[in-house]
This record gives sequence, structure tokens and C-alpha cells, in this order.
Amino acid sequence: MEKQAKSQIRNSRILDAAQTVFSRKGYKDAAMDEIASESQTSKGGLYFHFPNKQAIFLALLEQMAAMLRSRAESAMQAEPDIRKKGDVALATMLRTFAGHRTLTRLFLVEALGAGREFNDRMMEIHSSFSRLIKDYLDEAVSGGIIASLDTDVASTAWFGAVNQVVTRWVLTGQPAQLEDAYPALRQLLKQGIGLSDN
Amino acid sequence: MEKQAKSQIRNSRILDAAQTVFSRKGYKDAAMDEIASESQTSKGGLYFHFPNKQAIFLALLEQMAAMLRSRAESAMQAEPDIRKKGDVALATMLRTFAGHRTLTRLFLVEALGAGREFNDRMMEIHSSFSRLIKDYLDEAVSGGIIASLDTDVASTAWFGAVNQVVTRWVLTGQPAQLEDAYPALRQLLKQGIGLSDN
DNA sequence: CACAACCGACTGACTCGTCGGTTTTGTAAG
DNA sequence: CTTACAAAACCGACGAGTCAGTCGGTTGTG
Repeated sequence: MEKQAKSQIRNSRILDAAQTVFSRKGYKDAAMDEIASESQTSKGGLYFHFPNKQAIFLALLEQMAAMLRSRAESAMQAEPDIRKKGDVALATMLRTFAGHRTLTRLFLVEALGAGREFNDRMMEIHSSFSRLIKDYLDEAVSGGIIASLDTDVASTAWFGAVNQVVTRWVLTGQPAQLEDAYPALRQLLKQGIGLSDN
Repeated sequence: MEKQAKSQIRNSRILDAAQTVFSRKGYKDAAMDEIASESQTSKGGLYFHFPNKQAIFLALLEQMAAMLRSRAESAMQAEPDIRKKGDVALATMLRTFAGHRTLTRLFLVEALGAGREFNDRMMEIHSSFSRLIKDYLDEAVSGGIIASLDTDVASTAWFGAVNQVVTRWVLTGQPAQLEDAYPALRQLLKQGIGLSDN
């Protein structure tokens, strides 16, 4: 096997291991030694692939954010009916979270308290999602689908509502199937902006 | 001055200092030595009043939770109109958060990622607030004010929506006055459960 | 042979909690 | 009033452990 491919494999094995350890211990309590042994490598190997601990964590966050964003965006583009774009985005998000529980845990729980350095990055990621929602809401407003409203607060609130439902699921396991929350959440959000449930 | 009163003062001065340091550094990065010097005490003094670092943090969380709960509950009891109970509770919460920014930061940001030991306690606190909301929603449903809905998901989503708006305010300072988010948030939440804005 | 990839002992910095000792306070007898 | 004494409150040096990151050396591949 060529070098590059092998290195690539190591790289993602490290990320897998980091995901496991971070989500088991939290950011601060996760030791590089543990990530090393979990990924069948050594401390030196880790530091060959990543400059420091923070970079590994950020890579994981970026990975999750990219996955969520791309899936949500393509799902929305594939749906021509503006009224339904929000629905498919929500359904897609829930499905993606449901399929990546440990990454979700990192993304929603560990990342916030991991230290001041991460808050900026996390706020950017949060903003980018709120932005996605805000653009959708603005489009719906200008399209005359819904009445004018404070889309800044609304997108933040929407994001928070979904966030909390997912966080509860991650931490307590309720609802057993995350997707079960979809109908109620959908109605709540749509009605909140004055879109009748159809 | 008698012993007990002085001890009481020390105790709360320690909590004040801890609040400052925890919110400046986060839980893990906050050193007991720093809390000691900030509270004009010594390490030994700290450990005379509290068994360990965790206990100090939990005491702060409990303090914030108790304040929020009692204010919200008494505000709701003072309001006879069921339709308006939610409004006054929301307004009270926002006002309380706005008046205690550093405690809010601890409560919503630092506490989540502070370690596995805190997640259980935090989930209990979250639940107790969701419960408060759920009871209100259930009362409104059985009173025929609103149509039947999944109050579990709804209360979680409400909590999350408020949570996120407050968190954004804590981390980014938007909106400048937290209370400015009240009208939009109020309409969003009430409309979401099918209560026309009055 | 050159260079990427990898190894793991080691260092330096840090911090929780402890403990022996000191000061302050309340109390009560002289 | 003051002396005596116990208990509460407080002090800070230190033990013991942790862990991110380094570095000199090794292995494998083109």
C-alpha cells in the first residue's frame, strides 16, 4: 500500500479513537495517551498527524458540522416546495444526529464547556446553522408565505429548540428513537411562525 | 460579630469569588488557589467551608436554579389569567438571566461540559424547568385553552428555545438588552402551541 | 539511501486536596 | 476585668499525581 493511503487511514483511525475517548471522558479529561492507545498508535504518532489536542477536537467538530450542513442543504435544494424545505431539513438533521450519537454528544454537550478557545468556533458553527434557518425564514417572508417577524430571534429559537430536543435524547435517551420527536417538533416550529400544519 | 455570621459572610464571599473565577476560566481551568486569593482567603479556608471543588460549583448551580425557580413560580402564582402565566414566567426568566450574567454563563455554558458528574445534576435541573413548563401546558390543554399536543417535546423545545436565545446573549452580547428578545420569543412560543397573540 | 511515518521515555508545568500549625472567637471561672 | 481554655476558623507549604507536548531514535517504503 502506498504511503499516502496508509497515512490517510491512520488519520481517520485517530479521529475515530478521539471521538470515542472525548465522548467518554469529555475534552479536558481525555488524555492523549488514551487516544493514542485507542487508535493503536503512540503519542508521537498522534503528534505527527495533528499539531495538538485542540486540533483533533476541532477536526471532529468540523467533520460533524460539514456533514450536517451538506446534508441539510442538499435536502433543501432537492425539495422545490418552499413550504416543505423546512420539513425536509428538520427531518434530515434529526436522522443525521440519530445516526451519529457520540459525535452529536461532542458537538452539543462537550464542545460548549471545553474551554474559552472553543466558544468562538462553536458560536460560528451555531451561527452558520442559524443563518441557514434565517435565510429560509427570510425567503418565506419575502415570498409572502409567512408574515414578517424577527428572524434573528426566531432562527436562534428554532435552533435552540431542536438543539435541546436532541441534547435530551443524547443525555437521557428520550425519546428512544430521536425521529419520534419529529411530528411534534415540526408542528411547533411551523405554527410558531404562523405556517398552518399541512 | 458572632462566629456564625462571620462564617456566613466568608462562605458567600467564597461563592462570589468562585463565580468570578469559574466564569472567567471554566470549571477545569479554575484553580482553587485562584478562588482562594480572589475571596481574600487561603486554600485551607476554602476547604474548611467546602469539602471539594465540585461542591462549590454545585452550590452555585443550586443557587441559580433556586432563584430562577422561585421567581418564576411566584410570578406565575401572582398572575390569575392562565393565558398570561406563560408570559410573566418568560419575562421573569429573561429579567433574572439579564441581571446575573456570570451566573447565567456558568449555568448554561460551563456546567454542561464540566464533566460527566455534572451532567446528571444538570439534567435534573433542566427537567425541573421543563416540568414547570409541561405542567403549565398540560393545564392549558385540560383547560381547553389550547389543543392537545405532545407536551413532553413541546416543553423541551420551549426550554431549548429560551436557553439558546439566552446563551447567544451571554456569549455574543446579542441582543444588547436580553429583554429585547421578549416580544418575538413570546409570539413564537405562544403561536407554536396554537395560542393567538393577544 | 532519503524521507515519511512512527515510537515512547521523559520533561516541565500545573493543581487538587491534606495536614500540622496559628490566630480568632466565645465562654466561663477567678 | 482578666485569665484560661476549647473550639472554630484560617493559613500555606507540600505530597502526590496528572498530562500536554518534545525529542532522539527506529522502522518501513519508494
